[in-house]
Amino acid sequence: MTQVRTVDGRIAGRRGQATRARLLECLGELIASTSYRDVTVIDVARQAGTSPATFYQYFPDIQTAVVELANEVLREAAALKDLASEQNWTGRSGGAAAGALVDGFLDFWRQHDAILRVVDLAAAEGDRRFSRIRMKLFNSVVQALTEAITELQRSGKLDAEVHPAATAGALVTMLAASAAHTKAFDSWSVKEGELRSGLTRLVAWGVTGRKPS
Amino acid sequence: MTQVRTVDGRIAGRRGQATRARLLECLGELIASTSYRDVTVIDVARQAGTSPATFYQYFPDIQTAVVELANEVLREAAALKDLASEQNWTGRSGGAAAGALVDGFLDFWRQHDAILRVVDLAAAEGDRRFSRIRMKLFNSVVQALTEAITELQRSGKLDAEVHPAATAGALVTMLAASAAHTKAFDSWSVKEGELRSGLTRLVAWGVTGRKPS
DNA sequence: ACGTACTTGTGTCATACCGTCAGTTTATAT
DNA sequence: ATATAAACTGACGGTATGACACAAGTACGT
Repeated sequence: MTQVRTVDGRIAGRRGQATRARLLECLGELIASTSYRDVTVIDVARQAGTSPATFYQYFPDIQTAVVELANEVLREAAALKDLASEQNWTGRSGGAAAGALVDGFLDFWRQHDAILRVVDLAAAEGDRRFSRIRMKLFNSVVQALTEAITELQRSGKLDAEVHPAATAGALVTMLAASAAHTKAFDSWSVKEGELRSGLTRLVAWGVTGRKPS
Repeated sequence: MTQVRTVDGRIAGRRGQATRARLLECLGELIASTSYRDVTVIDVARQAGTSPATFYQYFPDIQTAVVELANEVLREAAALKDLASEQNWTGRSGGAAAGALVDGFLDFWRQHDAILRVVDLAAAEGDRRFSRIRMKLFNSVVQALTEAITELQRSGKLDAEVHPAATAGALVTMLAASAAHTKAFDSWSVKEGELRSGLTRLVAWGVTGRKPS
């Protein structure tokens, strides 16, 4: 962890770090409760009980502060990796592994939906910083799934023509987008549990190429 | 089609409709070329060679104008329906149907990515108008796939425990999100063609429960 | 305890955008 | 040609933005 600095290069002390953290926290709350488009520096400062100038002491603009928030989320996402790597995807335990991955993803997304939404948008708009974060966010899981698929191919249990990374990426993308739009599933009268088991089935088959038991 | 009206309730004539259309067109260009957050009424007006006041004559705010744009996209999306309904999903033609659906989806998304991005965000943030549009956008395809799955179940070719709408919704969500984030696949070194065939395989199996030929 | 050096927070200002109005220009009907 | 309605514009008050100088607070050595 590099040292926390103010915009003009000074090293922030204990109090400064507390203010900075409070600003980030309030920014997170605002993003969650209002439209991303409407979040302004003044709002954040007010919410944190301070002034705009104080905000600009720690962040050059809102975007940068959001990047910071996203990086925090990224750090927490490390836990997702364990759900995908070192798992046994064949047989009965394969279904369990897929189920755990799906649950983990949905829960993680629900927990951080506001920030992840913004990351998604900014990444799609081409902002490099956010693309990087989104990529890293998925990377561990995608890589774990890719390896699992490659391994199954090596042992002859799966067609060689399946492209491991494409399949893994598509599955992870599906999980993320489904988590972000659970409301849409509501409108199709799909209940939470049905969505989870549907996703689980698709993930299990996508990885193994075989009907899950 | 109801008559085009100004904000203060008057019916717009030929010239007015042209200006309105030009404003919408410029809004579309701006959303495509700059960050959604930064698109302002003044920018749109300037781009269209008119004044902000003129914009407010036809739209109460930017959101409403974006809704209008999204509705245009929705109208064009009718073509997607044909790619999913009345298809034969079994056997060799099933793979072709899935491939056509994937291609259609990716192309459609690429063509309208900027607006669809905004629709996605606003829908995720809970804006009813955009949720509705997004839902309708997917609805025809989701329903077609749901029916296909249900039909396969009725004829005993697919496990009864598969939830048709959940599966169809997840697949369509996967297609949309994959299309919106093709750059992410770049970073995983997945080429366009590999993505298409990977998605095709997942869609074909998701619908039929059988390995595509 | 006190003064000094440094960090943190505030008040203020120029600028830019928003949304509205009164009023001018352009089209249409008689 | 004239009346009437539609379309557009310039300008304005109000407000958020972002930058800066300076005041208030804090830690630390003596």
